[in-house]
Order: sequence, then structure tokens, then C-alpha cells
Amino acid sequence: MAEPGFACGDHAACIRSAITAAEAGCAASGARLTPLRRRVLEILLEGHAAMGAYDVLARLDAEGMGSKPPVAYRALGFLVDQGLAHRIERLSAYVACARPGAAHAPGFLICRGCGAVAETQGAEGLSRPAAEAGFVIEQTVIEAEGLCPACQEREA
Amino acid sequence: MAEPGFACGDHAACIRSAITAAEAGCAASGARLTPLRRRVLEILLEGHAAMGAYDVLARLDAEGMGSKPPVAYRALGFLVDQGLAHRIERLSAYVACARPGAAHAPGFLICRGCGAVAETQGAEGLSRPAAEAGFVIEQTVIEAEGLCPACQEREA
DNA sequence: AGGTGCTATGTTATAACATAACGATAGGTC
DNA sequence: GACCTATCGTTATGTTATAACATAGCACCT
Repeated sequence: MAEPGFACGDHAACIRSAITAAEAGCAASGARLTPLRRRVLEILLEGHAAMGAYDVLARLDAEGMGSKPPVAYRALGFLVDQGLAHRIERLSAYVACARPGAAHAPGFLICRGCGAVAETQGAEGLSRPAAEAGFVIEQTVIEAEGLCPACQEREA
Repeated sequence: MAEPGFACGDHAACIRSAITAAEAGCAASGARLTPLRRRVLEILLEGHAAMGAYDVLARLDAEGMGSKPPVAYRALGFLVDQGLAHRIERLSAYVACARPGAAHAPGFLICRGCGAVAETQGAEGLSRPAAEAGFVIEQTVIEAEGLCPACQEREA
């Protein structure tokens, strides 16, 4: 998962570094990256795309690690809570975080052509209207749907 | 539905003006604001909150205007297409537009205390990262969850 | 060893959200 | 009237998500 674009130089390396960062982060915070949770993170990283909870579950089931929805939802919830993955509301799907460890309110660029999702630095555009309304922001959902460069060519 | 805050001065007046604006907009674009569609818009306006499709459907059913999911989803889809309502992804719900007629890429402030949803001017924060990635934005989802002023007091 | 408390996982069942597909009906145009 | 198209009604099903309860494993204490 590269940033802020749609390309990833070395996928295997990007997975290894993400897992390493996740282990470090969980060790630091006392959270437990169990085999199941770790495997779900790997599945997201291997998929290199936004995956639905039931897609993840199908992978787990094929590997004998769980077959019922709560198994996938709980592991995904853990990863999201730890900032190791993000939920893409627009797609009802999940992606591995591109910057594990860094505090961030990320935004996402979702290509409707190929389904790729790129993580960007979070937009601050809501800060001003929220302040004017006296609203205290706790979480943000910042997503844009459109076409990535490759799919723009493909359409033209 | 006031803006950008959470208060609405005169609710009945705000409904009337929204319906009037919707009629004008549809007349201008050639879209047909049928009794069903109009009633769904009124339901959203009366609710003065984000409502799930099945909440809307329950209202329609009580009035004998339809009882099957597609009836509600089609009407809501029409309103969203016309810019008369917005879908709140975070809630899988719908709200009447606070600024019908104006072209906009709105953002939303969602109170987790009372469920109120305020529409704000759309954030532009995604423009720069999208441009850097060569990404063409077609639609945006800009939502923040947190606490409105009233619910902040209630928590304190 | 046995008891207690905690976290994580397994399982059942169901809730909640959404759409494909097809037929029926209503309004407009020629 | 004949035709066309948009809307609406209905059936059935697909998809996403969680409540509720049961079990397993580990840490800790006595």
C-alpha cells in the first residue's frame, strides 16, 4: 500500500514491514495480536485492497480458522480499534492501514474502476465548520470515489 | 435543518421552503416529484434527522403508500440523485438536504449522543492529495462523528 | 490442586440493510 | 388507439452486521 498513490513497490516487503509495525504497536500498547488477528491483518495486506468482512471470513474458513461472521467482525474491529486497519464506509469494507503507528485521521481515494483504495493524509476540512457549530469531532470518515490514473486511461 | 449548527428556528417553515425548493428544482430539471417521492422527502424533513430506509418505509406503510423495501429505496435514490437528500454512509441512513438547489459536496457532523446530523459546506481537504495521485474525484463522503454542544453538556 | 477473573474465541440465531427481476399501471406522444 | 417510457408493486433473495450465550485458555492467588 503506497501513498498517496495507487502503486506499491515491493508487496512482500510492504506486508512484512506492516506486520512488524503491528507487532511493535501492540506490544507498546499492551494489545494482543493473537494468531487470528494477525492472520486477518495479513489477509488484508495480501489482498492489497478493500475487502468485505465476508471475503475475509471466506479466507479464514478455507484455512480452518473460523467460519462464523462474528469471528471476522471481531478481528476486524480489533484491528480498526488499534489503528492497524480502516473501515471504508462507502464500500462496507476494510483495508490495512498504510501508516500503522502514526496517529492520523486518514482520507481515502476509492477507484470505481479497479476498486483500488489509496490512503491519504486526513483532510482537515471539517475542523472549521465543526468549531463554528461547537461540535467536538471524535472520528472522521473522509472518502472520495472516482477514477485512478490507470482507469482514466482505460476509459478514454 | 439549520446550518451549520444543530438548531432549526422554525421547523414547519423549513419544511415548506424545502418542499418548494424541491418542486422548483424538479420542474427546472424535468424530474418528476411524484406524490410518493414528495412524501418521502417530507418524511425526511419531518424526521429532522437521519433516517434508515426501513424507518422511512415504516412511515409509508402506515400511510398505505408502500410496504416493500424497493419502494423506499427507489424514492430515496431519486432524492439523492436530484440532490434533495443525502446518504450518510456512517449510519446507512438518509437526510434531507439542507441546501437544495445549490451545487455542493457536503460534509456532515453526526452527534453520537442524540443522532442529530448537521450539514456543512463540503470539505476541500481531499483535493490536494487527489491531485497529487492523479485521481479524479466524482463523489465525496465527508462525515465526522462526535458530540454536539447540547450532548457535550449532558455528558459533563 | 482448586478457585476466581479475565480475555478471546466459538456458535446460534437473527437483525438490519439492499437490490435483482419481473409484472402491472399510468402518462405522454404520434 | 398504438406505442413508448417512467414509475410503482411484488416476490424473492442477497449482503452486511450484531445480540446473546457457551467454551476455552491463561494468569493469579490460596
